[in-house]
Amino acid sequence: MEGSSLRPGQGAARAANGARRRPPAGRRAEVREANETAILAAAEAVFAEYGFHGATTAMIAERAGLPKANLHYYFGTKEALYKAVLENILALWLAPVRNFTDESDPAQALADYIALKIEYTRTRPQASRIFASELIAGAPQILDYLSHELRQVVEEKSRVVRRWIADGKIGPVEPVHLFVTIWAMTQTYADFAVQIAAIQGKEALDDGDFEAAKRFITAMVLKGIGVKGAG
Amino acid sequence: MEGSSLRPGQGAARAANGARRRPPAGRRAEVREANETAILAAAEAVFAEYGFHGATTAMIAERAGLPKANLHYYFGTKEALYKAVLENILALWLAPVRNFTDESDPAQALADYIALKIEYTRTRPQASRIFASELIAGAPQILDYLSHELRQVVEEKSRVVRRWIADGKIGPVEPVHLFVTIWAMTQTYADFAVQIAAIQGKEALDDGDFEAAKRFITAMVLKGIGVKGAG
DNA sequence: GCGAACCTTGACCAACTGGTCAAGTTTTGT
DNA sequence: ACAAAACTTGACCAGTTGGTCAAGGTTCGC
Repeated sequence: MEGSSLRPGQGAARAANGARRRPPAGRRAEVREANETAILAAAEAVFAEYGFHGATTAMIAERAGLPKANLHYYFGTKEALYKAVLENILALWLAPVRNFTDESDPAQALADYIALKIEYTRTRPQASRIFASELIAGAPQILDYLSHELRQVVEEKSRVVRRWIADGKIGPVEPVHLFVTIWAMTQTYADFAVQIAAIQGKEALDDGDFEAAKRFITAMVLKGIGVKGAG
Repeated sequence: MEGSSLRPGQGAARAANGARRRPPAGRRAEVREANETAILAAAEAVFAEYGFHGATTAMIAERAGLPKANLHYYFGTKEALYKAVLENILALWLAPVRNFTDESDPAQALADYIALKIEYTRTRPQASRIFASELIAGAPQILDYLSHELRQVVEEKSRVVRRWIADGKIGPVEPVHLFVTIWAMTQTYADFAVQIAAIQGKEALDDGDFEAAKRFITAMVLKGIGVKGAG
């Protein structure tokens, strides 16, 4: 019963990696990719707005412009679709930390990192919110990822920070808390944007808010952890 | 049809304010208070773990040790119960900002505020998560509160900060961003605790983590915004 | 050209959920 | 003591939702 020739299920898991531009691809593959992309985009929007439980596959399908049965053909279950969305988000989330290397200058590296994080927050607030909801719920889907891949990356980057400290380039701080608070400060402008807007009497944040946030956070962090030759 | 003598509905809205210890109170009132408290506590736990949509009134009732119908008798609808829980949380959330006055010394006031926020985060992580979820969802239930009560408080406290700046007690910073980032940094230790634990190879955060967080945040903020006579 | 694989979709369904209700029990005021 | 008000609760229900399915269309490999 499982060995049938049908091919539903995990389809778009592949769309998560960088394997874009395959060979010309027949019409079939083209349509498949277009549909998967449409569904993933719709799912991101709906999951961000209503949360996993609040979202319905009917909403997502409608937003993607496809029948609900079609969505289930591509992704199987709501949960599988949610996982596919999360995978894309995790890749996005982790990208900025890459240019955080031994050689880099603390002031520059931190400023760049904060700038990238704020940019992520500004351009992909929905992604940020889905990630946040997942964490608040206890990370049922990504706990494994957090305690392995992410943990490893953090440890690696922590070593960079400790080197900076040893070299007297910054004051003595616990690297993990530095990372955690940078994530928190930047992401708050996506996740809790309504609150920040509301207390300013605005309906939504604008580019100026993000620019000011970036400046404020950068200045406070650089000065706060004693980066030499900053602020 | 509405003028019946029954008395279901908004019951516990009152439990939110500080009107504890009423006169001896008959058995009736006693039971009512006990039940409302049990339901609110159960609701807080369940809403925090599953979110508004993921939570069911049956779960909450079971956790409270009461039949579901009884829960609906006291609070009417799931949404009304949720609002009651939120009201309690808002009061908790806002309390720490109170001792933020003109006369206070910046270093002391900020350190105290951060300490209280971290304490809230440590002792009431569920409350923090519910509040966070509500904001991520766009604050459908509390937008009004945010743009009036909270906004007013923030403006009032912003004046205090601007006074400090004018008096040369701290560097020039935008008060709103200062508050927002303090909220973000402290709350992240409740809302995203799984993540912080995971990257450290732990199952959960312990008191030491909160202590370290408090120290780190306090040090970075005080130094970062140039509080005279600090770090 | 043709059969097999793949895709599309309206109709359908079982499970769950918030909420109701009526019948009964307990407490309260007088 | 007794009636009115308040509380309790098992049974019930209508609406919603994730997911299935069968029948029909389209594309692909050869």
